[in-house]
Formats: sequence, structure tokens, C-alpha cells
Amino acid sequence: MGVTLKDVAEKAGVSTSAVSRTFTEGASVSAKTRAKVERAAKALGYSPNALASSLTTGRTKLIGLVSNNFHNPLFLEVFDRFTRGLQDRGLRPLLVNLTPQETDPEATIRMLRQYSVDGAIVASSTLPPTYSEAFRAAGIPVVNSFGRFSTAPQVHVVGIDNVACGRMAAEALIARGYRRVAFLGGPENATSTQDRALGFLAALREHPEIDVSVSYARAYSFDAGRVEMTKQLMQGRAEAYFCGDDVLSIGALSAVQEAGLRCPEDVGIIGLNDMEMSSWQNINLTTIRQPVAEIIGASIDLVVDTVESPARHPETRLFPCRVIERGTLRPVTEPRQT
Amino acid sequence: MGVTLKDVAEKAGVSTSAVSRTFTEGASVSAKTRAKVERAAKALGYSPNALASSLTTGRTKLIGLVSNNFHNPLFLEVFDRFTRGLQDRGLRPLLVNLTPQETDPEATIRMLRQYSVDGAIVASSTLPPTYSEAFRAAGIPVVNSFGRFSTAPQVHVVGIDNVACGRMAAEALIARGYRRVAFLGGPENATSTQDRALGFLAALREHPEIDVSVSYARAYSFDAGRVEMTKQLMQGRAEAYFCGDDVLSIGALSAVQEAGLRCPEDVGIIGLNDMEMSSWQNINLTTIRQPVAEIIGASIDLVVDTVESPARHPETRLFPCRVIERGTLRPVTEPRQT
DNA sequence: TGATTCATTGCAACCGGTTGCAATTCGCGC
DNA sequence: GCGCGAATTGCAACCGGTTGCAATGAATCA
Repeated sequence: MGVTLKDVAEKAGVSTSAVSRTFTEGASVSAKTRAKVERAAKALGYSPNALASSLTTGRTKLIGLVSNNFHNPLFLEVFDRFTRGLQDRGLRPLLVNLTPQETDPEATIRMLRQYSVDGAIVASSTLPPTYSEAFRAAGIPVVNSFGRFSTAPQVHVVGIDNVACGRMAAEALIARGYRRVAFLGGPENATSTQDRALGFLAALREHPEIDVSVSYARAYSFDAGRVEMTKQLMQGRAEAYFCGDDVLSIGALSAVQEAGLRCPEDVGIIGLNDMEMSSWQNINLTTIRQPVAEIIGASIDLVVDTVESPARHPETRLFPCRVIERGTLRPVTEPRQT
Repeated sequence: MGVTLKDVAEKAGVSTSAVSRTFTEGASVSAKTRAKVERAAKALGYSPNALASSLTTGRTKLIGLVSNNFHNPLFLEVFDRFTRGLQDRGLRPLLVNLTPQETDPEATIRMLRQYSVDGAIVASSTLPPTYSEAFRAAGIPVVNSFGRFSTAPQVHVVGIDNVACGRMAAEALIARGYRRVAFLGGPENATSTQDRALGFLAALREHPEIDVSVSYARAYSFDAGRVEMTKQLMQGRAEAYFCGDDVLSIGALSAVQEAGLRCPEDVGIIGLNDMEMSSWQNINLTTIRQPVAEIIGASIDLVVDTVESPARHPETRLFPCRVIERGTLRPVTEPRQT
């Protein structure tokens, strides 16, 4: 089935080296042989075997795309952008779907090794930093997208400052005059949730007059948000909630509506992510927008650069978020504080 | 960086063949050498290079997963199941993200060839059959998931009977006593839309007393659905709509609510897919469920089988759909007709 | 004990390319 | 026509494995 280098060489009446060289950038071939080879290649329908060449060049142009977020709608956009971004640079995404319980990187590393990926992107807001660090230790250039900020990162991290986002959410609620607020987080062991809670609570410590409470949903999911919000509404302690992410928020929103309450009149909600559905007019969720495109662009840049120079010092790139004003928080009551 | 077969062989004091054989199923190796090799391999942290071995075996265990549906939330579930299903069989998904305008398979085929994929799955409800047929012609075992039914298929097709679904939707509306119904399709050139319209209209031809109209949204998207439904509501001709898919339906639903109308009291809507969001209580869309898990399971089975026996005759596997009763259609008025 | 069989093992060629090196060819000036 | 350096080309080894084949060794049977 496959047309090989040798076939082309034969047909063109040249050596295999000549053929190989016409297909490699910047190699020394005369215009004449190049023409002969190209003619023969076209006639035979030849295209070089990327895997065979990777044996000698050491580059497969394969990038492992590792994620455990196959249930968060935001990640459809994430996968879309990652795959497209990689393709645009001539790279190929090898997708790895981690189960939520899977926290041991060894199996994945072994697999990525077997396929000699040039690098890997770990796209997850819940995996601990040690996960990606194991990749680096195994010699695989890696970027942790949507990962946790660190002042002394062991691997490249691209994402948002979750602590700052928590703070931003708190300030948004304060600015709208809410006096009893709550954090309704994702799973307590997710790094993103931990950081968001941290920032949220820190900001509110500066406002002792405001009542704060904290609870955690068992997952970043609609149902978990709905269940947890239902529980919270029974206690009725808070006027407004900062929810772990948008899916959770929409679940919470659903619980509010179901309880016969109105949003934002009775209960305010602010989410985080700004996934596509949040802007749907019949959801209309006020939320904090995460600049997904920028994060992914930077992640790809970084992994490509690291493949070129593996000794590159690990760095953290955080992108600013901003509040997207929609319908689940009442308007700002006083001049907005920056 | 990489530990090779030779390193292990040296350390274990055996030939490279011996090492290779301990790592291949059913090869002849004595327990003694196997032990020696395994000890050495473990000590060195060796794992065989899948790409190198593919050179001789002709199997990469790579499966091209080709799709142009990176904006339909259903496909997050689709990718989740595909990747997991492939992984469970020791296969690796190489993801290809087609732009909606991209209808020429050549570039993708060339790329999949370069990576010597064992097979490919084309997951799309909008691409024409000729797309996957080109894969087959190029010698790549292929399955078209969510594809169009054909009595004389040129490639394996797994999916639903869109014509039957259109009919099912029509019957659902009739059974609920709607007298003026409409089909609000996806893009007119999508095969799935064409077939759904066909079935819908065919069923209604048997009910000349019922008024039917047809229109098409410009895409399978929320906005397109909202825009088209807004347009339709101005004319106010129909009482109930069969929308091209769930995203479209939710957009339409939003338009209904925005127009100050209630669903299902004033306007009924039935979708198709039953994606996760449709069951969210604050959406609560009545829809026709597509058995995604079964479709994907069958697709993987089929592609694997075809890799084993490429001469396998192309076949079509269609899975039955069923109406999921939720809140956007009024209840059945007369004994439900099967 | 000797003949025979069968499992195990290593050699070496091969999978489809790449690349260092030496040989060849070319263009050019004289 | 000759000499020279530079450009082009092919040879052959190599990338990391697999596998047919023949050689080896152990086990079985008479």
C-alpha cells in the first residue's frame, strides 16, 4: 500500500538520499534532481512517513494533550483551540483522557514515551502541580495549562491567578452591596477551588462587617451545584454566592429558581469561566471571564519553545480575568471600586 | 535520554531478539531469560518505542479521530467516550479538528498516512459520505460515526436513522394534538438536517389536515436557533417546532421566552440529541435521545474489526432513538400511537 | 547411551527514513 | 584546456525495533 522513499528514488533514477533531501528543508539538492524527484513523488502519490523519520531526527511533532476535564463544557472550547493551534504549527495532538480518580502520572508518561511525543500539555485545573512535574522529571517538555500559580514553579504554568479571581469575586459582591456572601466551591481538593477560596476569604477579611460562609460541591458539575445550593438555601444565610465555576453556577441557579426564588432579586450568583452557555440569554450568568484563547496560545508557544530548548527555566504566565456583567447579580450600588 | 532495546539486552546479557520477544505476546522465550530481561528492563526503566516497532509490524495503534463539531456540546461527551473507549483497547486517538468549511479530505488523509494510523473515525453529522469514502479509497480503514444512512454504503456508517427520527418527531407532535407544526432545521446542506426534514415531512404527508412549514437555521448553534425562531414567531404560523438539534432548540427556546411566550403553553419545542444540558432543570428540553454510548462503542468495534480484516464489507449500523419527555411539549392528548 | 524432537536463542536482514563523509560533478577564471 | 573551490550526490551506517532462519541445547524415547 505505502509508497516508500525507495520507490520514488527508483522511479526518479536517483539515490534515496536525494529523495530524502528534497523533502527536508534547507538540504543541498540541485534544481534538476529536485524536479525529477518531485515529479516521481507526485506520480506515485508519495508522502514521507513521519514516524520513520522521527527515528533519526528525534522529533515526532506529536504533542500529548492530557486532560481530565471531559465534562466541563468550557473544555470543548479548550480542545477546539488546542487542536487548531497545534495543527496550525504542524503539530499533532495525541489526546489522553484521564479519569478523575487517576492522579498517578506514570502510566501516561510511559505511554507518551512510547510514542515519543515531543512535548505535552496538561490541561487541568484540578490536578496537583506534582502531576506535571513528573513529566518534566521524565524528560518530557511540559506545560500545565489552567494550572496552579507558584512563585517557584517546577514546570511551566499558564492560566489565571485564581487567588486574584477569588478576590475579584469578593469585590464584585461587596460593590453590589451584598452583606452576607458565600463561596460555593468545587471539590475541596481541586487546586483551583483552594486558591479561589483563599482569595475570596482574604478580600473579605478586610470587611469584617460582611458575613461569609464557605461550602464545597462534590464536583464541578451542574448536579453538584444544584444539590449544594439547595442545601445552602435551606439555611438561607447568604444573599450572594461566588460559585466555583460556571457549570456549578448554573446548577446553583437552577436550584434558586426551583426554590421559587428569583435571581438576582433574592439571591445573587457570580460564576467563573464564562463558558459559551453562560451567555445564552436564558441562562445569562454574571461571571468572571477566563481568557481561554490567550491561555492556550501561550501554552502552545511555551511547549514549542521548551521542545527547542529543554533547559528553559520554568515560568508562570498568568492572564487577567474580568467580570462579565450579566443578569445574576444586582447592579453596582456605589461607584465601583477598582 | 531514551533507554533502548540494546541497552536492556546488554545489561541482561542476552541478544536484542530475546528482549524484543519478551515484550511481544506469544513469542518463544524461556522463563529464565524472560526474568533476566524483565529485571534489566525494570532497572533501566525501559519501555519499548511504539513507533519504531510500528515500522516492522505495520501497526501504530494510532486511530485518527476526525471531527468538525467542536462547538456542539454533545461532542464533548463524544470525545470523552471515544478517547476512553480507544484507550481501553490500547489504542491512541490522534485528534484532527476540521474547520467547518473544510470539505476536502486530501490534506487530512495525507497527514494520517504520514502518521501511519491504523484506522480513522470520522465523527460528524454534517460531512457528506464522500468524505469518509475518500479515506477508504486511500486504504485507511474508516468508520463514519453520526453519518448518513445508505442502503449501499461505501464505508461503515454508525449512527441513527435521521429519517426515522424526523418521523418520530412528527408523530410526537401529532400525538400531542398540535395542528400547525414546523421543522426548524440546521444548515440546509448538512446531511443530518436533510434526512430529518425528509422523515418529518413524510410523516406529515399522511396528515393533510396538519399545517407544516419548514425553515433552516444557518448553523447548529444557539444563536442561529434563536435568530431563526425569532423570525418564525413573527409569522406565528406554527404551534410546535421540531428543531434540528438540542443547541438549536435551546436557542429557539430562548427566543420564545424572550418574546414573552411560554413553553409549552404557547409554543412547543422538541429537539434532538439529548445532550447533557437538555436535562438541566432550567432548560428541561423535550427531545429525542441519540444513544451516543452505543454509537461510539459500535464505531470503535467496527474500526478495530476493519483494521483486522480490511476487506470487510461496508455496513451500516443504526441505533434506535426515543423521545425523552420533559417540559417543552404539552402532554399527549390521546392514547399514544406507536 | 545414542538418536530424535522440540523449545530457545542469536544472527542478520529489514522496516522507512536521515545524515556524515568522501567522491563526483559543476562552474568559473585563467 | 586546466586547475580550483563549491555544490551536489551516493554510499553506508544508523535510528529502535522485529522476525525468518539456522544453530544450539535440553528433553524424550528407545
